[in-house]
Amino acid sequence: VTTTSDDKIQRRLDPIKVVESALVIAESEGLAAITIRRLAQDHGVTPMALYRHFRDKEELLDAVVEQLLSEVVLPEPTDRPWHEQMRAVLAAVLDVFRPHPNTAGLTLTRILLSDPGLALAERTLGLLVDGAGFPKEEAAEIASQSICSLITLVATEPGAGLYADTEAREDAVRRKRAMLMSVSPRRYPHVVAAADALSSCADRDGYFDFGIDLVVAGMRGVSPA
Amino acid sequence: VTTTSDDKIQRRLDPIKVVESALVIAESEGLAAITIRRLAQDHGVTPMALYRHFRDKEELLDAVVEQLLSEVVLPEPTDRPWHEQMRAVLAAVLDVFRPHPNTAGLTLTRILLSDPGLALAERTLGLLVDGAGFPKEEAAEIASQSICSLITLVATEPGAGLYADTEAREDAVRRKRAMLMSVSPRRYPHVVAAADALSSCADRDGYFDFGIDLVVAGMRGVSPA
DNA sequence: ACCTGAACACCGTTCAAGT
DNA sequence: ACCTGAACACCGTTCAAGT
Repeated sequence: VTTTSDDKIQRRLDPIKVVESALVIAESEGLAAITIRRLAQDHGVTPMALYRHFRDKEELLDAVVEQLLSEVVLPEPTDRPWHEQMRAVLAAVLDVFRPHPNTAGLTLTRILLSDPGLALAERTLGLLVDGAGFPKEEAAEIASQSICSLITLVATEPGAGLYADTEAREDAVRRKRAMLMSVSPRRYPHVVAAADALSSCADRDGYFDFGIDLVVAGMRGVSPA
Repeated sequence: VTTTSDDKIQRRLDPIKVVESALVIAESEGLAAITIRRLAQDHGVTPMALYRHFRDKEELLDAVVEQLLSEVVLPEPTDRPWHEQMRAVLAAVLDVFRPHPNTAGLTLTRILLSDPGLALAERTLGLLVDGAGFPKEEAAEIASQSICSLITLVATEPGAGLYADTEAREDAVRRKRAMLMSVSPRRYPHVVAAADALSSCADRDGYFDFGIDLVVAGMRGVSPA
């Protein structure tokens, strides 16, 4: 008995909706909350029903990453310098990943498994090889290391992660800062001095902009030009 | 009945040995194989015995990371340029992490939780602030992003990860390369061209050296000097 | 202080069966 | 083709009890 209404109980399971709710769950309750059984329940179905659409949990997580990467809107190629275009590509990636600090890490080992990931890799490699003149081996390493850098930037943003509410997050940040301030200033003077920056993030946009600066500066620094 | 021999069955549980075997298990069977119950069994003890030494699994993993970081031998400070010393520090980190691709990722969110991690952060910040002249906020971000970059370099090394034997690993690398070669060369020409570099690692030492080059080049590129 | 035993509330996954 | 039911072999963790 199929229904066209949006009842919670459906005869037909939509794998795309499963993936979408996995994304929502991960950001609101953490990566560990992505569970075959939980997803099945939310979609009014038996856990085993999911196995008709995903070979196993690994494949479901692959699909989550693909969904995320598919939201990246690559900027159109221009005739501006390669490093300016690279900056725009990396910014486009950050735009998508920033709202998903919990799921971002899944991407580290799954970029090349999906079409949108290949498109991102292709574009990055193109700028590095045709634009900057890197040999393809170096371009491959630079491309993956750079994307991974941005991902960890999102995943390790001070004050990111999972908290019940804003107050809980501010509390955790305060605790972390207090911990860093309470460390021996004789042994760790710079850590104490930088306790603020290490525990929170005064300017979030600035944090990510500087992250891109650092990555692009690295590319230019080792470029053959 | 305590025994001084190295029987598997001991009355007294050594938390350090538990952490050490967790490290061994993770590298031989994957991160998911680190299990309270498994560790308890290996040490001839009830699962609940571990809770006398670790508040929960999270704290055990913190200890695993601390154990790993404690093996880092920071090079003595010299009067050479800051970027050369930085290179030496990062190389020292890589020396320790390279044999532990499966556990490396645990470090991403745990560096500042342990003493050896603080020592590493202190040293890195010192070179960036006193050596390169960065303001402490920028130094903090550069330091964490750089360490994270190295960690993901280890964790995502092509051909790294978990395989039954050398043959299984070579098989996986071949499959991955075949997958990348079989992609549309019209849509993804650079990916196809770089399939080799993206799926395996011709020169592992060169791979890691270049990774350090890239990170240090980024630091120098954004440095105020 | 340190460990045990039993139990609770979960997991992913296989297999056979239903429609 | 797609979903269900029951079962298997696991998890982390709490609580009360032992020595």
